[in-house]
Amino acid sequence: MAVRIEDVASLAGVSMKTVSRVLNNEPNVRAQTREKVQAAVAELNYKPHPSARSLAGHRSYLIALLYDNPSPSYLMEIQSGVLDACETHHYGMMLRPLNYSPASDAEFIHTVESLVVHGRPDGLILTPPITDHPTLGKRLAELNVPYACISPRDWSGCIGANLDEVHAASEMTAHLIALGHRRIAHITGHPDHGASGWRLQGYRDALQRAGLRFDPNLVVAGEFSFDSGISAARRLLDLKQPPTAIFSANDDMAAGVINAACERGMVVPRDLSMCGFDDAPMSHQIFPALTTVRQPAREMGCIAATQLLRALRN
Amino acid sequence: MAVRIEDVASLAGVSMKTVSRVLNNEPNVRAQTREKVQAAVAELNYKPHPSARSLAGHRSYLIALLYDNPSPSYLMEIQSGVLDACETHHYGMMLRPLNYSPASDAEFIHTVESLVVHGRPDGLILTPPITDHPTLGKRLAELNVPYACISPRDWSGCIGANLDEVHAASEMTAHLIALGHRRIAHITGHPDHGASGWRLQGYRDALQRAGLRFDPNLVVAGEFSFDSGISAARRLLDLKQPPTAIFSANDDMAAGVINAACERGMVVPRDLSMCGFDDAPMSHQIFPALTTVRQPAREMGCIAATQLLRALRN
DNA sequence: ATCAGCCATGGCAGCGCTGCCATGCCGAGC
DNA sequence: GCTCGGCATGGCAGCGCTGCCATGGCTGAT
Repeated sequence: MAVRIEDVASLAGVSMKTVSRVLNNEPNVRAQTREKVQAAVAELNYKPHPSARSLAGHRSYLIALLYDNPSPSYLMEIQSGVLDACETHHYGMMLRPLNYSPASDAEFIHTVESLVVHGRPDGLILTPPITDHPTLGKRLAELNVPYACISPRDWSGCIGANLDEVHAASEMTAHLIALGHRRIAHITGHPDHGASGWRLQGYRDALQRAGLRFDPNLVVAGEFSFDSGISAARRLLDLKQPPTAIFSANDDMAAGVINAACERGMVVPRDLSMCGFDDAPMSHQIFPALTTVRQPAREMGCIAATQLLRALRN
Repeated sequence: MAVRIEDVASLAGVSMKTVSRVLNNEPNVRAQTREKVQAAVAELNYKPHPSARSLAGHRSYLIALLYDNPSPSYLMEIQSGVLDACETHHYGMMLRPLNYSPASDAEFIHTVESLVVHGRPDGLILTPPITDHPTLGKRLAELNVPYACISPRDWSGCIGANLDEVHAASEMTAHLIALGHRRIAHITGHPDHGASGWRLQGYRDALQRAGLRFDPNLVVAGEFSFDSGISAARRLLDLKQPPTAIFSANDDMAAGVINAACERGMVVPRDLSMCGFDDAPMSHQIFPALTTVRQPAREMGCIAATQLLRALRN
């Protein structure tokens, strides 16, 4: 049942060490020998024992995905992408839900350090909003743990993946302008997320490009949650001159707005045009379906993991 | 940086082996010695090296979560629960997305076998609909791999967690009856899921208990997807005598029904009462919010994992 | 007093692999 | 012809732990 490297070696007529070299893509193996070994590996359906590899090789062949994000659909997408990349590189993925609040910052950092020391991942993948933690990146660099970021606020000097959110948000706003709207409101995201700033910036860019005046009264603060969308909507709809369209920084809040509007008997999109950001599954399930910006989360997870794994090979 | 069992042993003044015994909760250690060791472990903040433990101990300290379920919110909940249980038992969790279709059954079984042989998890957790696979359980028993099931169709002779779905569905239907409805329709779930049968059964039970006639025309087949909810709704609303309430076997389909109803200008719940099953986050975000049955997925994940881990200790 | 039997503990091989170093071969340069 | 360097390969220790067996002390029955 359990095939070991020794079995492969004797079948291929080489030493264990040569098999190991082939498996790890090391140089200095004759092409012919390499093929012989690969044939033996295939014949025996051999895969190296992860623990033995890890123990002898001084690495875990594991990367950890750190998250603190309330959106299950976003996380599952990221996860699938990371898992895909891991599969092709024969790595494993460990999951690490985290709770960050500025109040317990020291504890947060300690949790991550303990993960690094005890779980021994070879690298980390940070997802928003953890990417935007003020000091985590520095600490990880000190600990000498490679990491990749997905959509960090500041991606200078850090590998990973990100979407041009400013551009995407500006396109979405331009879409509303093209529909003829002139009073377009924006509900911002949680202030700790880098994405909130970008999406606001995209909104402002589009207004400016269209020659529309930026009206601070039409921008209200949300927190990315459904409930914060509801309160933001109430404030906007109570204005003396309410907006005819609202661009919400994510879909959850957009759903909140639609709820609030429906409660007042308004009909979307006749009385109010609405759009969101994220392409959450829910955005297609509410009525009317939301116009939204697709975040290619799965692809981003895959790209970030691939970059991290490449960096690990250094 | 790296604390080893040897360091703990010398600090506690005992042998490595005794430390190992304490860490693994083995018997035959004096209480006093145990405490000394535990103090040393705490002082050095020692955690055993997973790979070394696994290599020497002939097990991976890993359980695998197998899934093939389109609902990210359900999966994330299960995952969190399993992760919680793993944490307290110092186990790791590996994730295994799968694709099952009856057409590629042999391939499916082969994928699982390969996971078991190469990933070497100590046990598996099966989630619906994989739990309801006709032969997987038998094969796993042959391979001697312990597994736990979450909401399996048939839980005789299998550990895990499940909800009394028949009862829950009957309560939900009874709720609609209590509101005065007499023509209550049901949209069933995907036929391959055990849950579909139970929820239908609960619906029938409640009708019978209330002395209402079961009308086959009011039961239409869905597949748990949003789109299947839309088509089912169209069929029901086109009936000569359409229902005044619909109990959908899950929330996604219920959202589809609400969409279809809104498109026809119907107002929910004035013109149609609607309820679902799952307590998906989306169910609170659509308008009007759905009445739905909460599935304690996280708790079930935790219970199933705990049971599996207990069985692993045998 | 003697000894079986149990308990607490220690010693050590070895899990399956890789890192490091040794070896042997071949061709180029003198 | 001899040396030297580089390539292909092998040998072996050892990663950090646990399984197995040995050991020695203590208890209670004889």
